[in-house]
Amino acid sequence: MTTRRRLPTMSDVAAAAEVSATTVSYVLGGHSAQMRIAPETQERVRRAAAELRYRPNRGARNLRTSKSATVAVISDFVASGHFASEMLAGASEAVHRHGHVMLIGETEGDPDAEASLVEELLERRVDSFVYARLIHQRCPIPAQLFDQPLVLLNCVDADGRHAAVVPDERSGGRLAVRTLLAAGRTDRLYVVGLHDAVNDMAGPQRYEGITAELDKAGVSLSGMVECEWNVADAYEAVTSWLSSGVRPGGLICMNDRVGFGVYQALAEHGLRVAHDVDVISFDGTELASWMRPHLTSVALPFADLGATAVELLLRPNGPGVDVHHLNMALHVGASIGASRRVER
Amino acid sequence: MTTRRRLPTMSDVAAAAEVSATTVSYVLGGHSAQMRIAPETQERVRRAAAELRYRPNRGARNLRTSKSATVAVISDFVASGHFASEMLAGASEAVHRHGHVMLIGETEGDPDAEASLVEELLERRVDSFVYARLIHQRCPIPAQLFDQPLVLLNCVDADGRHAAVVPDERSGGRLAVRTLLAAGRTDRLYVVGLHDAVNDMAGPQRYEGITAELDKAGVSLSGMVECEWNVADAYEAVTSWLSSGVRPGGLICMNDRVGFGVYQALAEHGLRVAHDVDVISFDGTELASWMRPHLTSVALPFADLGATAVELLLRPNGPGVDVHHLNMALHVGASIGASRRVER
DNA sequence: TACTCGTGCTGAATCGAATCAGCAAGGAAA
DNA sequence: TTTCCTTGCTGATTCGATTCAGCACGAGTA
Repeated sequence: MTTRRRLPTMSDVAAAAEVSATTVSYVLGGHSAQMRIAPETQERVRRAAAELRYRPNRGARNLRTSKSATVAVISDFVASGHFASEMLAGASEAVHRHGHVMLIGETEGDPDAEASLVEELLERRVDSFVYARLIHQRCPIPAQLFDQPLVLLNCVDADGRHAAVVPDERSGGRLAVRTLLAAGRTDRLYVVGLHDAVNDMAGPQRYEGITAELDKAGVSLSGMVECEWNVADAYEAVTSWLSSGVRPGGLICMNDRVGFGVYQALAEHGLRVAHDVDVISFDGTELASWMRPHLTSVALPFADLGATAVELLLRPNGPGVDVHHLNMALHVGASIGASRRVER
Repeated sequence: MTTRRRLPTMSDVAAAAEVSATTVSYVLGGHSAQMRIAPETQERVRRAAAELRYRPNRGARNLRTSKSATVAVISDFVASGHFASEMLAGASEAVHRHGHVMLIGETEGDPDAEASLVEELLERRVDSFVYARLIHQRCPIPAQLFDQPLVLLNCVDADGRHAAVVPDERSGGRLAVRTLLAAGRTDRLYVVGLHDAVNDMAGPQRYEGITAELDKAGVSLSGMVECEWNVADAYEAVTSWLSSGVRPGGLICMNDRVGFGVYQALAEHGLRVAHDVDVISFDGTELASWMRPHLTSVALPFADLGATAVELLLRPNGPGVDVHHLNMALHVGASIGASRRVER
C-alpha cells in the first residue's frame, strides 16, 4: 500500500473555487482582511479546500518564508531506556501545541555524530534547537549552533551565553533535608552517592543545598558514602560500609537508583527502611514507586523541563540567555519516619 | 545569539566557480558522468562549494523531487520513562545511517492527537512512517496512513495489510521453558502475570510458547497467578498466593516488572530466589540487572526492532506487507538453579 | 568542403506557496 | 462630467534546487 496520489495544490483549490491562487493564499493564510476578500468568496475558497482535502505543502512555504516550523532536539539519550526521556515527552507536547513538529537526533554525546547531525538539520532549515543532556551537567555546545536559536535542556555551557532550563538542584537538596528534619530525623544523617564527576552539576548542587539547610537547622552531617550513581555500586558501597558497623539514622541518596541499591544493602543487614533507617532520594522516577516501601524522592520536573525549553525557544522575542531553574517537588513515599509515627 | 546570516545557495557556488547553476547541480548531485563535466571543472565546483561552506537547501530539493528524506515515527510512548524507548534509539540510528532524519510524534495512543499529528506530518511531505506501540498488540492504524509507505513497530493491524516488525514472543516463551528445564527445574512450575487484555499479543503468544515447549518435554504447568504486568499488582497477587501455602519451584514472570514484584513477595515469605525458587521473566530490561540476584530474562530486541522497521521502510522496493518476527535472546542472570548447582 | 558525432556545458521550465504591485468596477465628491 | 477613492481581486515574481532539451565547438569521416 504505497501508492501516493498527487496531493491537491493551491491552484487546484483556486480552480475549484474559481478564483486565483493568490486569493486562495490570502484566505487560507488568514490575511483576507488585509486584502479585502469578500466573505462569500472566502467561504467558497474554504469549502473548496475542505472538499479537496487540501493540505499546504510546508516545504514550498518554507522555501518562500525560510521558516520551517520545526524544532530539533539533539540529545545524548532519546532512548537509552532512561526515565529522563520524559523530558522529550514534555518538549514534544509543547512543540505540537505551537503547531510545530519535532525532529529528534540522538548522538550518545559523540561530538562527530553531533556535528554531522547538526549539518543534516541545518540542511533542512530547522528553525530552532534544543540541546539536551540526560544528566544535568556543564558541557560543550556544537559550534554550529552558536548562531541558531537555541535552548539548553538539563545542561549549561561554560560561558553562560545561551538560554538554559535546568532543575533547581540546590533547593531540591534543601527540600530533602527539610523533609527529613520535619519527620524528626535529626541525627546520624549520611549522604550516599557523592563522587567526583567532572562537569556534573546535580551532585555538587544537591550537596550544597543539603549542607546549607542542615547548617541552618544546626544539624550536622555524620558523613557520606561515595559511589557511582547506579544500583550495583551503591549496593556494594553501602554493604561494605554497613559491615563496618555503622548504624545510620537517615540516608540521603543522590538518585533513585542509588536508593534502590541502598534498599538491597539495608535488607541484607536486617535493617528496615522507615523503621530503622529513613531514606530519601532524588529524581522521583517510576523506580521509586516500585520499591517497598515506596521511596520518598525529590522529583525532577522532567516533562516541565522539556516543555519550558520549547516555550522559551518559541517566544516571539527569542529565548534570551537566562538560565531558568525549575522547582523540584517532593514525591511522598513511605520510606521516612515510620518509627517515630509508631512511637507517638 | 539568534542572528542568522543568509546561507550560500547553488548560484553563489556557480558564480564562485564561474559555471552555471546547472553544472553545480550535476557535479554535487553526483551526475557529472552522465552530463560529461570535465574533471577540472568538477574540481573547481567542489572547491567553491567547500570554500563557501555550501549546504543544499533540502526544502527546495524536496519541492522539486517530492522526497523529503524524512521518516516519521508515531508512537504512543516516546518517553513515558519506559525501557521500550530503546526501540526509538534503534530506529534513529538506522534513519541516520540512511542519511534521513527522524521526526517523532508522541500521541499517548489518543486517536484525535494521532490524526492531527499525521496531518502535520503529511503537510511536511514526510516520505514514510513507522507506527509504534509500547506494548506488543493488535491495534487500529490511522486511516490517513493507509496509502503511505508504512511499517508497524511492535504492533500489528487487524487485517495484516501492512508490514510489521514484532518480537517472536512464541519462541521467546519456548526459550524461557527450555532454560528452566535445562537447569533441571521440571516441577511446580507456575506462570505469573497472565491476564486478559484485549488485543494484547505478548501475553497469549508467550503463553502459547510456554505450553508448547512444556508439552514437548512432557512436563505440565502447575498453575498460574493472574495479575496486571506491574510491580505492585504482581507483588500483591503473589503475596496472597504464597500465603495460601503454595510452594512453587519455578516462576515464569510475564515481564521484568512482574519479576520485581515477585522478588519482593518471595523475600517477605523467606523464599530465596534461585535457591528455593527459580525465576525467569521476559523483556530483558535494565531493571532485571538491577535486582539481586540478577533476574534471568528473555529479552526483547528493542533496538533491533526499531532498526529493522526503518530498514524495511527504506528498502528500494518498499516494505511489503510481511510480518517480521525477531528473535528474543536470553539475558542470563542468576535467578535460576543455584540449589541444584550446590547439590551437585 | 560538407557532414556527422562526441564533448562540455547552459537556458529555461518546474515544484507549491507567499507577496508586492496594480487594475477594473462602482460609488462619492467636486 | 471628471476625478478620486474604495472594494475586491489577479498577474508576475520569488524562494533554491532539479532536469530536460539543446547549443557551440572541435575532431573525425566521406
